[in-house]
Amino acid sequence: MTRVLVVDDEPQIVRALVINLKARTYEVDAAHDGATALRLAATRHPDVVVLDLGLPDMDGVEVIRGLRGWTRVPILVLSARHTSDEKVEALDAGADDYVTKPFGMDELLARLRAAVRRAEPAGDGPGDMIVDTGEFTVDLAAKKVNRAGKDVRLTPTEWHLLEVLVRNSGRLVGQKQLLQEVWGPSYGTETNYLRVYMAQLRRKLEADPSHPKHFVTEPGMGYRFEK
Amino acid sequence: MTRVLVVDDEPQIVRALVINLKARTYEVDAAHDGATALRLAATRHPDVVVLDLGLPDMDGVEVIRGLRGWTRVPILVLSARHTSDEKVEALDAGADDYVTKPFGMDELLARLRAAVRRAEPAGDGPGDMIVDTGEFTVDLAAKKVNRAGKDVRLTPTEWHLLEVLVRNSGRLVGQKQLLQEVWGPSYGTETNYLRVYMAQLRRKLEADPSHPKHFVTEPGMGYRFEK
DNA sequence: CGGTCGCGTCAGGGTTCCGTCAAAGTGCGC
DNA sequence: GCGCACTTTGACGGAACCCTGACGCGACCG
Repeated sequence: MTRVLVVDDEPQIVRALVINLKARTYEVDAAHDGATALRLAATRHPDVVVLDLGLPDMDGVEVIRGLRGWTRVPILVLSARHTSDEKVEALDAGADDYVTKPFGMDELLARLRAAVRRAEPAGDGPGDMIVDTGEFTVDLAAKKVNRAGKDVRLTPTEWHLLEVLVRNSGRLVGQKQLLQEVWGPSYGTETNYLRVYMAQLRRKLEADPSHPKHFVTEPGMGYRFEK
Repeated sequence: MTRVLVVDDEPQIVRALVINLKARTYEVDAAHDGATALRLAATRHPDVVVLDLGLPDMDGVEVIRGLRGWTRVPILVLSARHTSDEKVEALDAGADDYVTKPFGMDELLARLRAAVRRAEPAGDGPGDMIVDTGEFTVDLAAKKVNRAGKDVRLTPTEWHLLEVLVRNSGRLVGQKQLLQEVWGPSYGTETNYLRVYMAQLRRKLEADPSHPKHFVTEPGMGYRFEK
């Protein structure tokens, strides 16, 4: 299900959005200020953010920057300001779309659908989403891992970590980036998490967990998934 | 360079767009009807399409569908119609953004940048930033070095040093600059670090480490990386 | 010819980083 | 409110890495 994070300090707007979104079977989180928004974005990992620029605690553009520092989640900006400069600034800071208040709910929902659709993975055939190492297969679309004909059971964190690595298959992923993508932007230094969960992934997927062939450690830099 | 396809039947709008886009070093193709637009999109593979919905030969939404049948290129719709239904229809047909005429050029360009930025890192397959010397290859994006078909393992400092040299490929890099970029601004004189790590790079990458062909020493000045 | 300077090489020691395990803390469903 | 699965912490041994000093060599110069 698609998860939406709504950020606005006007309760009636939040209410209207939440009602309309839930009616269309979106999962909705709501925040009324920038700090809460950033925290929720980190913990809940929404598929799209609807962000009002006029927040009580910080400039909306700062929220955009705070998000763009670690995620590419689509950001749809709401604002009462119509000036061109405001729009340009928000868009160049990393926003994906800009809607001025008052807005039509139909239009907003259509723009939301467009933003979500765009962010969906490119490969529409089922074949593209499956990575095969010979020892095990990872189905990114179905969120399933198969080894020796049997499905491997992964915890949410394990899966999230595996997903980031597989999506960057062959590339080195820095430990800071891994931590921030899996645990959130404030977890840039807890490298012990990585050690623990990497060990679990290897125990579940590698033929010889103490001599990993697919989850390679690059000391001091990060980890790399190799087919 | 980014290539833009502009589709509009009003010559003055096309002219204004073409002038503004070219001034910002975009490459621009223009079409004045839907059929031409589809043909140009197929032959020229634009990075983004700016599409007016009011075309003489066919409905703009049909153009969107025609494009979406085979490409995910960002489509930015221009239209004189303000009704919500029109916007929803275009967006749900596959458009990425919808701007109503008259529009501000700054805003349009910002939305264009946003659309292009979003689509850019889509091609994350085998990286493009690969430098090949014949003896070994350096993949800057994946942080990977390959020699004789096997991956070479580099320590963080080794990699960092290599990266600075490769990014200045063919140019002389002063030892002070190297030291400061790799070890930090306060390390301007510890040239022995350079000697040690340069030796390690050569041992790992050069065919004959004592007679380096790619990591050239310029006595008294610095080092140079040569393809 | 002796001295100096810059560079390449090598190996040891201190330090950081990683894998592993176990236990405590947390949240969720029954 | 209890049990279970998952996550978070802490500690420890071992491996990898970075720094350091010493030595040899060749170039250059007095």
